[in-house]
Amino acid sequence: MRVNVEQLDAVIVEKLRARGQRVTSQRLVIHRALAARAQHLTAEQVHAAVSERLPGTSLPTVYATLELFEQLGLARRLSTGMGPVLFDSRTAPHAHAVCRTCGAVLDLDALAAPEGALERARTGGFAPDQAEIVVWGTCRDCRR
Amino acid sequence: MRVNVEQLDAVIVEKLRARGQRVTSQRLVIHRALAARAQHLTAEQVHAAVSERLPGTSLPTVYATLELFEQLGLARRLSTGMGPVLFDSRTAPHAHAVCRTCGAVLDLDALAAPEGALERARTGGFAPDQAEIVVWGTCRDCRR
DNA sequence: ATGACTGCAAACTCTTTGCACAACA
DNA sequence: TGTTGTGCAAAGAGTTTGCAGTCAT
Repeated sequence: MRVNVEQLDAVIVEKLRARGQRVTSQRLVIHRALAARAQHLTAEQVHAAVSERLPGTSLPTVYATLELFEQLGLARRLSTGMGPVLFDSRTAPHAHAVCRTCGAVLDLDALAAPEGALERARTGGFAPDQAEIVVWGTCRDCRR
Repeated sequence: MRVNVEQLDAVIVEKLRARGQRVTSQRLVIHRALAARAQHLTAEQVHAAVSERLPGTSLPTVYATLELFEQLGLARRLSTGMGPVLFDSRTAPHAHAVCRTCGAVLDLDALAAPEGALERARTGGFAPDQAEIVVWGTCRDCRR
């Protein structure tokens, strides 16, 4: 089921307006690029994808925009500690499996948030907004 | 219940011998420093602590040794994406809560591994060796 | 018109690498 | 004695910052 560009743009335009922030072509194109490609893109990969549609877009702008998207709830950041940070446009709950050998990231779909951990954090006076599960190990290809 | 230095050293000496690796004063001191302090130390912090006991120890050696410890199961790495990687000497299962504002890391003790995620990963041909839960949010101090 | 956003270049932080010397086994 | 491990210096990757100019509102 493909979401068309108009629907996609409407989502971000609304969120930007709600915060009094400007709708720029860079923001729209970065949002589309993130939604259109496979998950777990590096900032460099987003930049490359965006440059096809909007040449001249700078890497610092990509970084700033991805950070903004994180605040708007349009992207999630995944820092594996193996190379660059990955940006994930999927908002549906899911966990990640990360290969220690090649760094590949595998989605583990539809996994509920770890309620126990959220509960425990609240007890400590912490206000959680998100929980993240990362499974470390070796992927099928690297095991062979 | 304090573990004394002899017991601590015995653990690492055995692990190093088992892999045919050398027992050096740097490795012993770094191990002790990690065990003695609060959890979640940066490589810089480990370096500072180690330098008190063994002046002249270099930062590259600290990095190399911490990586070795991770392989030996003596330390865990926690990459929050907010500043430097943190090293955790605790081997007992626990999750982490990370404050988006100040980067503080709070331990959430005795939380079981997310079995669902491990199971799901295995189904995809992935061989998990560890699961990590990170709760993101705002800590008590930063909320006020 | 005015302030937010962008591009450019440069700086910065954290981590790794290359190489000669030291020291464990 | 033969490597493995260490220290030093330097490089490298990834990300952020400062500033002048542009563009959405």
